[in-house]
Amino acid sequence: MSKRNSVAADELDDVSKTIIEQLQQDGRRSYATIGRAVGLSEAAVRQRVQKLLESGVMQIVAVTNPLELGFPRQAMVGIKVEGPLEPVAEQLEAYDEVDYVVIVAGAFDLLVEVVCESDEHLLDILSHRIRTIDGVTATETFMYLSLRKQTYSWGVR
Amino acid sequence: MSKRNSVAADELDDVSKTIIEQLQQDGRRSYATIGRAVGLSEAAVRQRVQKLLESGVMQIVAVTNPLELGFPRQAMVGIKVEGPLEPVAEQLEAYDEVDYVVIVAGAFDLLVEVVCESDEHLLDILSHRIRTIDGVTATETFMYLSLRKQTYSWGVR
DNA sequence: AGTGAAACGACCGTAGA
DNA sequence: TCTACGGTCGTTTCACT
Repeated sequence: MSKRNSVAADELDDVSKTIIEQLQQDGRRSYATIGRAVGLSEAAVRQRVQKLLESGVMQIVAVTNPLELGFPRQAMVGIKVEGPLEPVAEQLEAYDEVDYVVIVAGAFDLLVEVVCESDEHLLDILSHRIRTIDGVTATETFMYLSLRKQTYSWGVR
Repeated sequence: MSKRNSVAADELDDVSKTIIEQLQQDGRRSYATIGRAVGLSEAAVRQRVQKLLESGVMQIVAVTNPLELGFPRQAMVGIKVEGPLEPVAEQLEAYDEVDYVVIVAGAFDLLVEVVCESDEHLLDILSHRIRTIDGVTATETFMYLSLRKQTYSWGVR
């Protein structure tokens, strides 16, 4: 392999970018259909897609909608920590209700997104699962009122 | 149609949940393969998947990795607003570099995630595109240091 | 990296329990 | 909502460039 780490955006030619765009619209679009759109054979498209998947540039997955699945309460929780951050992050990652964990620089040390069934469920997670973690000194909760935009299409369009 | 709004989680039977799980692992897994796993015909799986897609419970898409695409700077920006929130949200949604916009209750009114190429790029967005929007009174930026967990699999497992 | 061709498997529409 | 089935189309492998 030529590169271990990140692929500069300009290493992707227009053909690969178009392929990604097509799959962002419909992850099951056939290689043959995409091939017609980009002027390449089906096999060529398939090889490019496989590379994009193997290199981690892209993944093709089902994304579910929590609102439609009976998990209507979402919140972002900012967390302040004393001591090392990674052990706290690890414990947060383990919770199913926590779908997003990021270590940040700023007034918080960690941001986590929580998805749950009800206010009681959220309170339980916050109070008994987050605030009891060793090193957590403070939390601040931002209840979601309206999710306005959520894009999975970084950097292409 | 029997229901207009959200589908309770328990309205999805175990078969549909398993189908979703399979597609969360690989969005291109064939209906026939999934059918073998759940003990259903290919056509039955296809019909269920179509329903899940049409009803908005699930989508199958390519998800790209910003780090691998030359967009290594990410930040969450908390925004305080005076006056109505929706017009501000709308303007934020229009920016390509903003991939996530949510109206929240708490110390901020809006949370937006920004994906960009460099610190200069981030500064430009923050200073000239976010802080110039009418009604924005304050922002607070949380630079991403390490994205630790990001799940698209809400509510099933 | 790409093409083309042949065998195979998946997908789609339709009919019917 | 599911199965069954036939026609069509997509995918896979391989030899070649």
